[in-house]
Amino acid sequence: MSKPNTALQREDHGTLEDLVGYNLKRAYLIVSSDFRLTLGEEGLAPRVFSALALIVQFPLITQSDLARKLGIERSGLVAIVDDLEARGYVVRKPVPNDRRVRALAPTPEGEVAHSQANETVMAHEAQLLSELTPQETENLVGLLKKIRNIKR
Amino acid sequence: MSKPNTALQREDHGTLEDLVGYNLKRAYLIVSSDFRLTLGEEGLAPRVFSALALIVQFPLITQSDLARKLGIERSGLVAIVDDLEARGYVVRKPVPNDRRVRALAPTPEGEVAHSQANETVMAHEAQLLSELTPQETENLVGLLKKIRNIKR
DNA sequence: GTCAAATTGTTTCCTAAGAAAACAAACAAT
DNA sequence: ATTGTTTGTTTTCTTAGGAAACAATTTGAC
Repeated sequence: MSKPNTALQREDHGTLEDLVGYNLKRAYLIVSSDFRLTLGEEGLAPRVFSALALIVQFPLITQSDLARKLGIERSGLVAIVDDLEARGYVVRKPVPNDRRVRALAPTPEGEVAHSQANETVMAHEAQLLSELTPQETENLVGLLKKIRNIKR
Repeated sequence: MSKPNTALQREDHGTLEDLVGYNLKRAYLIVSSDFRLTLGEEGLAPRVFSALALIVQFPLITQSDLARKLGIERSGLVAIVDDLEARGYVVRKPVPNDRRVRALAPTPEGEVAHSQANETVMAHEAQLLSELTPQETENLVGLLKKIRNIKR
């Protein structure tokens, strides 16, 4: 059981400290700020990184499909794809049968940039979370995915 | 154990899907949007609720101390306390020995509002997370606290 | 085949949340 | 008494996302 914190230990039932939402937010802020430090000022923003990762994983994905997969609005995706296109990491390709749709494909530079960023991010996250055992991290991700899969 | 998702199962090592940061963000968005629905349009915003909870728990806490405890900047706390004061839930009291400091105290209405909001929030969160067993929820909170306690 | 309805990418505007920098008032220390 | 620090505050900036509207296009009903 390691060494728990010595301070706010008593009076911990029904308080802020055991609200999942509160702890999620605090933990998210820590991890995301570390992410930004990792990729630096000019580096990919978290959501841009996520989009690139999915475009590499699912080449020729549609903007609508990507927005759905990211859980954001189509309108919000525009700026993200603009960013990636400006960096030369992604191109919007016309689709033969449907002239409304733009298929997103990574450029070679995009693939390289992604795999480099991915390495960096994974390594830094592992190091940030080195207080957690691999089992704990895996467990955590599993629980978070369970929350993500809640149907509301 | 249990029924995992059937879709994106293969190719899941080193991808976006097992990044803690990504899952944290997605899960946080779900829980915090549920929070807002729970307390409604006119209800306390998440951060305002958190502040009120701590003021009730630590009456006469200083604004600086509260900001520290919340993990935000002093400047950001001003609007939160303004909000609580406008609702009549909190008062800024002068402190005898130090005229810079404002001690935050809940009003009787503030105490009532807090305990009502707290009940509501706890109940809705429990219901939202009903897919998780109590052990899983407890486990999750423990892991999130571990992240919160990382010294960087 | 035509016309209404839906879809796609996009623009514009709005909100929430927090950070950073500066400032006056007050305090502490030497 | 001057210097430096702390407290609350204001102002400005950044990040992230949602909602509504729109033109271009496609689909579906009939």
